[in-house]
Amino acid sequence: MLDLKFIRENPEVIKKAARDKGEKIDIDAFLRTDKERRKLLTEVESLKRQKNEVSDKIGEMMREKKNPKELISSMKGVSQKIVKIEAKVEEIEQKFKYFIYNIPNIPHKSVPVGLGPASNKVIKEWGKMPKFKFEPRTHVEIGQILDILDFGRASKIAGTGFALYKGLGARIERALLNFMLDLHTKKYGYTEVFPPFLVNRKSMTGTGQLPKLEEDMYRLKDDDLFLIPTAEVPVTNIHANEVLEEEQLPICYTAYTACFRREAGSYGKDTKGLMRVHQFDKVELVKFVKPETSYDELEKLLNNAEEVIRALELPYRIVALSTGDLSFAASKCYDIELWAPGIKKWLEVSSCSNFTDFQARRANIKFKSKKSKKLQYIHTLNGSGVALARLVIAILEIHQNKDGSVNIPRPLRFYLDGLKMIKSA
RNA sequence: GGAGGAAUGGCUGAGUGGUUUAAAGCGGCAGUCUUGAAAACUGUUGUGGGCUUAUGUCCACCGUAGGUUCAAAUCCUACUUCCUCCGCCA
Repeated sequence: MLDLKFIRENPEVIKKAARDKGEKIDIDAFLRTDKERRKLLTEVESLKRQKNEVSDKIGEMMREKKNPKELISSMKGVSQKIVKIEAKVEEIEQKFKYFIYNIPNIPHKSVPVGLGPASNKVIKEWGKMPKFKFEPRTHVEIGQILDILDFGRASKIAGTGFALYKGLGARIERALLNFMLDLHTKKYGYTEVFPPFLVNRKSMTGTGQLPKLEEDMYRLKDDDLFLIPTAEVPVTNIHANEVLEEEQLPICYTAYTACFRREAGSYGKDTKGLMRVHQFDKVELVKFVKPETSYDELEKLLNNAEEVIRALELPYRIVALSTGDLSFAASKCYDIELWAPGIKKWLEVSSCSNFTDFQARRANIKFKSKKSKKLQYIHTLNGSGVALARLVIAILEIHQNKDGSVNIPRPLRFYLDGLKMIKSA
């Protein structure tokens, strides 16, 4: 959600932002709705004022033992009028809300303008691309050889798009989670949280997944709860409807959660293996910061996520997303992509975004500024640090050997009783 | 799942249909006094929105959403959360 006054005063900026993001939203229609809404509000409020004044008078007369009969009957009409106009207000308010919740955040000026992925910019590459003296296997093949991934049985249990990790496969998953959480908490000072995996509609709206993306979410209809698509949702909403102290900021959380995505509309895409699954594990980083620091904090956040990958010795690149690829709520976003030599693809394992005050306004998260002594919306950021399923793909495919065995990256050995390599039994 | 109780401003807490314009206290902020501080005293006090160049002014907000009424913090209904107990349960 954007500042209402800002939209009124800068409609051209909003129009350009929406156009650059490829969002279809009729700003002129919104402005007309806004005008109409204000007109009705003025009308209904002056009637309410009248109502309040006359009600006081009636009270006064009753205290003086006078009969306020005439005033009472005259008020009936006014009250009916108020009800009528309020119905109109309610109607226009719905329209107004639809607009205000569907106007996207404005891209930062440093974001490359363009609609397609072609406009994205690779801004950094790290690590050597591996050269194999054999045809590298895919993680699906490796998983089968080592008996650590079982997709067939997973689909028996739950359907396609699910994975069953087995033996060292399951242990590596657990080792990675611990490694990442330890890194972020011990080295970078994030506070670990473990949130609910189910959230209500309000939380989903607060971070911007709703109302736009409802069909992408798993929903429990009896309770109107949603399985979280990312820890961003519960963790950002930790401070919903709160006023934070300036000294508390920045607040930095890291959380492991499973993530659930229906991936509706992407059937037939990346259906094999761990590339696109309905349930995956992720360690998330979330920050609540002072507005003037948010772009610096984004760089730090990105670096924290990169550190995970560097430690695991995986070649990666960083992509600055163009306006068209930016998510609805983001003003700026970097993706971290890993090279998977088996399936020969770049894998997005992290998106680090600055949402400026867009989510804070929806979720109502403020802080009291010491300087101005006023309440101000904080800025929120989040990034994966990092997403597991695809990270496992990269580890298996990059660190594989000719015989199908896989070398365990150093930082994980501590969590695996010193194990250096996974071999087939 | 069942029975009962509760929800009021930053906090404590009064208010059970019309002098409430939400009392009072604490806290916060500003000032007086003081070498400085404390104490004391004085003043001030929330959020969102509309109108207004401004100063201001009006509307809404007493857990949430509806309802009754000329009028609701107050009465009614549903829901949410918390507390006490019962049942079930890893």
